[in-house]
Amino acid sequence: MSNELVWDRPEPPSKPSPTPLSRDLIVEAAIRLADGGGLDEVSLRKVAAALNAGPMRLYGYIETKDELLDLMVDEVYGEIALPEPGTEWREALTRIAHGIRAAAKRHPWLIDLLGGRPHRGPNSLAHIEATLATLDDRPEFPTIDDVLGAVGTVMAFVHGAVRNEIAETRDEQASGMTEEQWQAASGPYMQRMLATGRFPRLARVMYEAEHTNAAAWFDTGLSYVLDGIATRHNPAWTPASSASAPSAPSTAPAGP
Amino acid sequence: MSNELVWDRPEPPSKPSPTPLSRDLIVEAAIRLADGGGLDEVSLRKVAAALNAGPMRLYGYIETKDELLDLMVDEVYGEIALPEPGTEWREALTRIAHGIRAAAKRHPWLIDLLGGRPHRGPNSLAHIEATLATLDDRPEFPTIDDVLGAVGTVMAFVHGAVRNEIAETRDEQASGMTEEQWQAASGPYMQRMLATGRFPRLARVMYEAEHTNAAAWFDTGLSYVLDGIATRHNPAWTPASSASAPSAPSTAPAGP
DNA sequence: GTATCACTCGATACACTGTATCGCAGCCAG
DNA sequence: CTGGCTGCGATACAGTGTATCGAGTGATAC
Repeated sequence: MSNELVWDRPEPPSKPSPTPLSRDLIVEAAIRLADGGGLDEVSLRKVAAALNAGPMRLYGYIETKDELLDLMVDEVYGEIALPEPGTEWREALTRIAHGIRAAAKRHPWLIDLLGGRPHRGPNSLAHIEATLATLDDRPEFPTIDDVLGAVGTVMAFVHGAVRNEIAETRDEQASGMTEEQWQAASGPYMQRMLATGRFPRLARVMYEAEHTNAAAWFDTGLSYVLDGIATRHNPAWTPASSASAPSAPSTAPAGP
Repeated sequence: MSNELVWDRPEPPSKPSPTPLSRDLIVEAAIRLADGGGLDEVSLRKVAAALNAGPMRLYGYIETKDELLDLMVDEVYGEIALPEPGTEWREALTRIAHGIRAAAKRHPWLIDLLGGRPHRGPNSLAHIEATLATLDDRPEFPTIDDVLGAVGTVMAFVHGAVRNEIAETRDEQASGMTEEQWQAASGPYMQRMLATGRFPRLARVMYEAEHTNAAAWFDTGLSYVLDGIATRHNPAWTPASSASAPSAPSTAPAGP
């Protein structure tokens, strides 16, 4: 059964036959390639070539290409700083979320790998553990299922939002330099569709929306999620007690 | 400049040379293949073979494999029922979220394509339009940016959550029939890691957590997100006024 | 110092991918 | 019936991940 993970198998000793080799070197080279030209640039042949080795030599350190990708993900998880234990939970989760977003901006291929399969590498486990720790042992989250539900929701949002953001970035620079608005881009098709009048809100989005910067958008969404969790688990909480928020309607009650 | 989309180009007339062909037939065949064996099963050769055609014939209807994938996504968007206009916004967004989740369960490959690139097909546009419509023109969401922020957050959560769920499903049936808990699965590695004591919360998750069914988990997360939006945009709202929720701590104030 | 062994490297091969090229066939206009 | 055109699809090409296995190298045993 191929249930065995990479981290189960010891790494073969680094014999400098023509050139030294190790999992770290392989993963490092693969990440460098992916950072430069996307995941397509990560082929066993290219990774091996970058290390002055034949393609088949990698199979001593890796059993499958997917394992290499798992190792890459775990490596990047290791780059993400984790909050000090004891940090207030909203603050802690916000930092983790920003850490993931920043990592995905440094390594745009990351997000394609993130949700795709469970990650069980040591750094991934440490990351999950630290994320769970932000809520565990707080009275507002008595059971591990409460913790899991809240953390899982935050992570689902973070993954979805970052994926969306990266995809848009890619699309922009693929369709030629941000094009001010993507109205003109994507050809006459969009113009024609909007002209049918069947998509009035979409038209408003494209002509009226402020296209505020992505970081602010991310923070707003994250606030929504954290607010929702806080509301459920600490009903005394009110939105006024938190910082960033979009404009509230005129019926807002302001202070307490 | 290759900005042209599939939907810009008219479809060539369906000449029944050896066998009739059309974009719909191609997309249908591709979806059937993907439903059966995952996205790996969708190769131009296999799709063409399923239609008794040579591989190159598809290029009359499609310019690139990515275009085929775009068409597949748009087709599935067309399957998703949209809420009646005028539905209360939480209800409407909940239905849309469930619609996406259900579609992704019917077509497990969908989620791999969803966040990856912007979707501009007619069904996709209609879907986005309807989603925006759930919040547009409500006094709680005065600007289109408010609408966009809220809708985007819900969608980010839905995509992330569904992707996670599908990934876990895949992993389970790949590692051999759900294995009761995945403790024993994934080899001795996990056992060893947990035995180090460095991951106490993870251990609790694996031994104590209820592993409640995925649908309930999804609803809980969705409630968090919707609650957060409601709290921000309608400060008079309290969690007691909504339905499903996880166990609140003992300090819960119950009714109004 | 020599002979043996075990091992590991990587050349070669295979089945497959998406796609460019282009000869041949069929159909339609004259 | 002939000429031109169109579009199908066989063939080809550059890649991919990976199995196989001969050769060469290092270490070990005497």
